[in-house]
Amino acid sequence: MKDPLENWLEELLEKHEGEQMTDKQSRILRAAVEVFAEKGYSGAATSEIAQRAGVAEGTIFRHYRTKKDLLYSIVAPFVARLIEPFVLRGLYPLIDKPHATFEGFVRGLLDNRIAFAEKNIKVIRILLQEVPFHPELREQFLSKVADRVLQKMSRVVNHYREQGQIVDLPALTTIRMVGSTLFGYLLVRFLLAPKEWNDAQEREATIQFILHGISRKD
Amino acid sequence: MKDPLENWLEELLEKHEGEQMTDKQSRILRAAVEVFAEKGYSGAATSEIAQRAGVAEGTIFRHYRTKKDLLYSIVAPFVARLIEPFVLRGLYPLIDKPHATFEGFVRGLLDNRIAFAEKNIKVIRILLQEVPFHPELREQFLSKVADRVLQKMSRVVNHYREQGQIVDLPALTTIRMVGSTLFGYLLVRFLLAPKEWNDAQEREATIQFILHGISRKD
DNA sequence: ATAAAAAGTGAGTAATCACTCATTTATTAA
DNA sequence: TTAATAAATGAGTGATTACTCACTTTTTAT
Repeated sequence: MKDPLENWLEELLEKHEGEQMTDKQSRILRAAVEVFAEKGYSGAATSEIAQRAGVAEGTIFRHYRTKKDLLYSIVAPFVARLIEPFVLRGLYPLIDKPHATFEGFVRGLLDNRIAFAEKNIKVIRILLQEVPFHPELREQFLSKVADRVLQKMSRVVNHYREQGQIVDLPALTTIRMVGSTLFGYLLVRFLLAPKEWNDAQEREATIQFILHGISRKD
Repeated sequence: MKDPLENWLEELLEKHEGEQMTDKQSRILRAAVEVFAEKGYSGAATSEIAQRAGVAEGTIFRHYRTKKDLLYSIVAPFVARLIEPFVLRGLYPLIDKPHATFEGFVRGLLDNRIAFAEKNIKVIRILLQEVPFHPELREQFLSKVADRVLQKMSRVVNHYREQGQIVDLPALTTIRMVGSTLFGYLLVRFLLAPKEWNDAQEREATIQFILHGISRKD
């Protein structure tokens, strides 16, 4: 793997099943990530995954009972474990020891999410592509992410609201709008990837937009 | 079709090829929209589309040379024609005769996009699902939507900026952030569809967020 | 060194896929 | 009514699919 940022895969490979994993098994996982990301679950053939991994097709089914098992072995840990400890682990410092200012919190959040997106683009892509077609994934995603993250976030947002730093709105509404803005930033930067992109400037504008909106106050 | 809002399909059915369309042909299109939306392109079997349409499988291929042709006959007109005249047609009143205030413009834009999303959820869903796997679609989408819409929008945004109503930022940055917020609103409302949703309140909060951000000015 | 267990193989299988085509049914024109 | 044209059919086709299994190779334990 040339991309040094994709350490999530390494973590997955090491921790998988608690036991160690053979060379071929890890190549299957890497190839599966590639093909699923390129063609989607339905469009991905196990024969192609085997070919790219340089193993016999039967080897895949020695380790994963079905093709769906293979998908889940990639995505489920990402949802259940990477989102839970890894994602939230990154957020805990922000949540448990909140910055004095809401602005500081948002800046930290932005840095944090950028780093996370950089490391995990491929799985995020697979997840976004497959979630519409797999209700189980959607359910797990929503119960893990939505419930846990939203709950934590609500506490943080309420904290700043009680301090009078941010406007008086339901926490979920606030989270939706800050989230939309961050999500839009990440989407444009990583998936649309426009040619002209002054990142420092875009980041600062995003922060200022969240804080003060777009209308001129004079 | 029970849903009276889905008039885009009627328009597609009537205008298709300029010629009139047989009963079976329109039932094929309706069924195809259903199945593509549910299972995605790769996961949708032509046999199932035929079954749901109540026609023989051969009939599908009498009208559409390939399965991909069938997908395009649904999606391409939406991109090329519905986005162009229908989407932009809806925007033209906003663009050509801009409101006196930026706030009025944003309010109009929000109403406009909500109405559009309500009428076209299914195709939007198909488009969002398939765009990652079909470079031609992506290209067409970007060249039609991105280029045309962004160009028009930039003019509007620059207009308000020159009037001093909004902050001094590149038009594309402004559009990204307003767009993110609107997109987030639509996504949460139509795709996540939370149980508790006071729409009037959420709309107003969204407008205020775009205008003034989230920090308290006292 | 040897036996047992685990990992890996690839030809084979039934099911399903998109698509074809000879034939039948419905529509139109005279 | 009849001939010509178009629409619709569904059994059939080869290709591809996910998956199996009898077998070989490699690793581990003694």
